[in-house]
Amino acid sequence: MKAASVINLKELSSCHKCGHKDHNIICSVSSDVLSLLDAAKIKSTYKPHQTIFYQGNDPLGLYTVSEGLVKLESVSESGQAHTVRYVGAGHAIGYQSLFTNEKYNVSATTVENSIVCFIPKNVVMDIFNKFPMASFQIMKALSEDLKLADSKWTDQMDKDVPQRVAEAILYLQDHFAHQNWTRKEIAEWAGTTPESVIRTLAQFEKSGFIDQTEGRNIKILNRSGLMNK
Amino acid sequence: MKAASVINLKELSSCHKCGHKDHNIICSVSSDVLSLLDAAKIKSTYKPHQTIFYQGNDPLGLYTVSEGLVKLESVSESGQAHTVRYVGAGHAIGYQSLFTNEKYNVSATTVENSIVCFIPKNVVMDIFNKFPMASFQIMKALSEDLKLADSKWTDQMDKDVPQRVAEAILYLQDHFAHQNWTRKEIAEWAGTTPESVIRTLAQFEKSGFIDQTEGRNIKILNRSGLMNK
DNA sequence: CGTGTTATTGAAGTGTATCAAATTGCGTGG
DNA sequence: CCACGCAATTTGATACACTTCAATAACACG
Repeated sequence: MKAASVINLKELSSCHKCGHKDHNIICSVSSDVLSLLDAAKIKSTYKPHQTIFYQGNDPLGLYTVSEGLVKLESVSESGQAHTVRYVGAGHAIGYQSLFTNEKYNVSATTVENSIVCFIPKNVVMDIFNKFPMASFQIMKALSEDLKLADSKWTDQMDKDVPQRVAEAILYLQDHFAHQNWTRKEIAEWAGTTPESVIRTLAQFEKSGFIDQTEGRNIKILNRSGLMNK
Repeated sequence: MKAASVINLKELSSCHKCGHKDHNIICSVSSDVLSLLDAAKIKSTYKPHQTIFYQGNDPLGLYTVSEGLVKLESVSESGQAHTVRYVGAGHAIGYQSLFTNEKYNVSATTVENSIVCFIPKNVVMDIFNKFPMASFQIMKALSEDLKLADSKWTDQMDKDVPQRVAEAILYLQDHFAHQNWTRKEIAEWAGTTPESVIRTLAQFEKSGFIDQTEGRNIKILNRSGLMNK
């Protein structure tokens, strides 16, 4: 009876039952992968604002976000925190440092309640060797991250704070609509200060682009207005 | 006689004779790869400031820099040019867009006389399928690029112009010493204007960190002084 | 030797960070 | 469910680093 329930639990948390098995970057490669993962993965639950790994840690494997939302952030010597990327359910984190033999250059913390699976490095490498498609998936993810990073940097240079804040709220709402983003979080994503975000949002509201009467929630009224400045 | 000389030329330009065959990201995977590449590659020579591919073009394959120096730059709507990366001999370009089915988000132009090999997409994919090591190499390169891009963005935010210019001249000299960088090139790398670069360099000279009496060449006198501001 | 590019210097304007203080809102525990 | 306390938000004033524009000087190149 006891053994049966244990088996049952294992069944329930099996990768074969996971809602993301057909979409996740590595799980979707082949059903044969799932069995390998099942034997090796470690599933953990996190509350909001808990840290999965720290900037400077040695990478031990790959993480996939099963539920929730994870923020990758870099903290500079001056203590300034910058949000590098947000990673939602079905996507992976920590793959960047797997291949460079360097320490993580970002920290990963949860934004909301999250479930994260850990896959040890040797298992990941084994999968790459057996399934070339897995490599393509990772290369695609890395390429997309790189594109985002490059464009974020060039945008930074050309665009002023209002433009960056406009893009930030559009991006954050489009990708993670359910979140009620704080002004600080928007600032760390847009590369500015909370005060500047607030002043900018007030300006947007005056222009009729947004509405922020209900709590901290931002309702977008005029997308093209925002995009054009 | 005629045929012999053709064969000879082919021999000379063979990947098996290339000085980078043991170091290049893809050529070094296996000697078997070299034969595949030899049959497919297209070798081109470029003068300074010629363009290899343009931002917005469709990616057709992979390029490796055999000799010279290539700049990846992104030009924004406002016409501002930003240098995303410099790529020296032995390294590859254009791999980022191979996996995303998107157009190039940067342009690649030569800085000096350069020789560049082009490898068609289907050949690259074939190599990835046959040699898993090739994928690891690309993943490593993508990871390193991503790390550089991420850190460049966060640095941008925290550091002021003097710090960025200091890092720029150190980086550019360390990696591509033979180049006599123009103030504009330094500015596009550091994310500022030529005027600000000039004023900053004058300040550095006054502080005894550098010497710029001989032409446009910058001689670094005090590395740690530069790094600490 | 001229012509276009790069470098330099100056003056002026401004966007944005910073600091400080007041207010609101929210979560937590009583 | 209310009250408390802390965090998030808001507003204002100030300062300044940096860009921008303009004009000149030095240089490289054909």
